[in-house]
Amino acid sequence: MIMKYKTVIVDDHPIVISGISGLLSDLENIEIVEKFESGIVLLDYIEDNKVDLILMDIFLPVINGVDLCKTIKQKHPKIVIIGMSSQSERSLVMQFIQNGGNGYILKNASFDEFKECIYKAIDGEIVFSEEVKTIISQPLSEDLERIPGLSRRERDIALLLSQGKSTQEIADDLFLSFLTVQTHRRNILQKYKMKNVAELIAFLLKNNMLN
Amino acid sequence: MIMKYKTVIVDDHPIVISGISGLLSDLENIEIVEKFESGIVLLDYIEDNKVDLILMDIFLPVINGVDLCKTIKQKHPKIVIIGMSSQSERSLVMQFIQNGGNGYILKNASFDEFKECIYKAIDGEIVFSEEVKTIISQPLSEDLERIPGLSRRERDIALLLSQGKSTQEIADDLFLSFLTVQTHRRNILQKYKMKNVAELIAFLLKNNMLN
DNA sequence: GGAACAATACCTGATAAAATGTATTTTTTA
DNA sequence: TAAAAAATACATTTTATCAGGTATTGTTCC
Repeated sequence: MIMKYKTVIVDDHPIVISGISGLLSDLENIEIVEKFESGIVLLDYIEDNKVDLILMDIFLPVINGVDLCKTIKQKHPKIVIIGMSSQSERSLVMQFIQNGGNGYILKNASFDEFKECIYKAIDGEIVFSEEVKTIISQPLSEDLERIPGLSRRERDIALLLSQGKSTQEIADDLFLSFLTVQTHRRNILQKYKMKNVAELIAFLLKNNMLN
Repeated sequence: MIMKYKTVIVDDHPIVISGISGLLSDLENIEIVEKFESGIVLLDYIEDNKVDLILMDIFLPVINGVDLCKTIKQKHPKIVIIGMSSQSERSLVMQFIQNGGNGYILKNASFDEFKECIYKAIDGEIVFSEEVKTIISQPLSEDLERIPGLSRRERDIALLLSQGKSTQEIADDLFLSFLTVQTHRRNILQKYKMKNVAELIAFLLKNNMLN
């Protein structure tokens, strides 16, 4: 008896579900056991049934693919999850992988790509379809845009701000005057045209400018 | 004439440089053209010399591997960069890839792993050594720790806070009373025991709880 | 149908941050 | 070595946040 990988497809477009199941039907060791149009139903299903592989759309109603992946991986880390979408955005792919995804395929990928990605993913690889690889490995200049960096002192202060410290606490930590810290704060906010510290921290973290 | 990939190794441990160059010396189409112990020197070098592949330690003095990779990729997106370290941490690997890295290898990887990763990376793949793959694809429960989530309204408000909006602006945006927004703010801060909004935003972003 | 949670709203005092203007010293770099 | 950038510091006014307590009305889930 051949062991088949029990596979589930989740996509809110029936036409896509049918397309993918057609593509996968001639893969020998893949057995499509279910097809869902919503993540919530999937969550119920995997509680009661063995699943080895999930192919899921990233843009789903109610619960999005990233959160869905995260939720599943918490309880079932062994399930291999491959994300799919029509268009791809760098940060989205990374977020998906960061939340436990085992790979990411663009829906315009060829049958061969699908096949190869799925086999490799089952084998423990982290897989990406061709176009996704290009997107990831050749980041557009906008992704790595040159933003004028923080000076060393500004960085120190921004880091402490992100830890919830007040101006006075930062001054004490760094053995500076309250007024000096106040000036640095202002300079940082002005440099990036941020309205307040909350927006600043969000900006810095999203651009990997802290740590 | 065989085209060889001009390769540079960057590591602040001479012993590691020698080890890796030993490993790579019998790869046919890899030519080690330089070895550096610091990222700054590397940056100068690539301005004047053709480089195809860089193997770099992540923990470098002065400038760390992630920033170094980012800086290089901005100007030279075609250069393939593989990160290396002795121990691996999930978030660090992801950060490296997010900043343009083409792969990540743990230094305890076998020669075969090194070889395979390097060839695949040159071929356009995003590569990870075995142990890294395991770390990424089977996230520890702590990585996906279940933090009590934000309610829908709290999420709306947190998102607007991360955009630098004030309580009054949020109230206007969501057609709520100023006082209601104030209550939500307080509830969110209390839920995660955060001192202020700056710390909260940092926390939420680091745990992928916004977006 | 009742408990638990979520969303809404109000009040107030203390504290902190933001906006604005200025200025000196030190360090880096062209 | 001169110019530029960074770090330091002071003073004040206005505005916003934080922390405390309280309460009503929907929702959602056993």
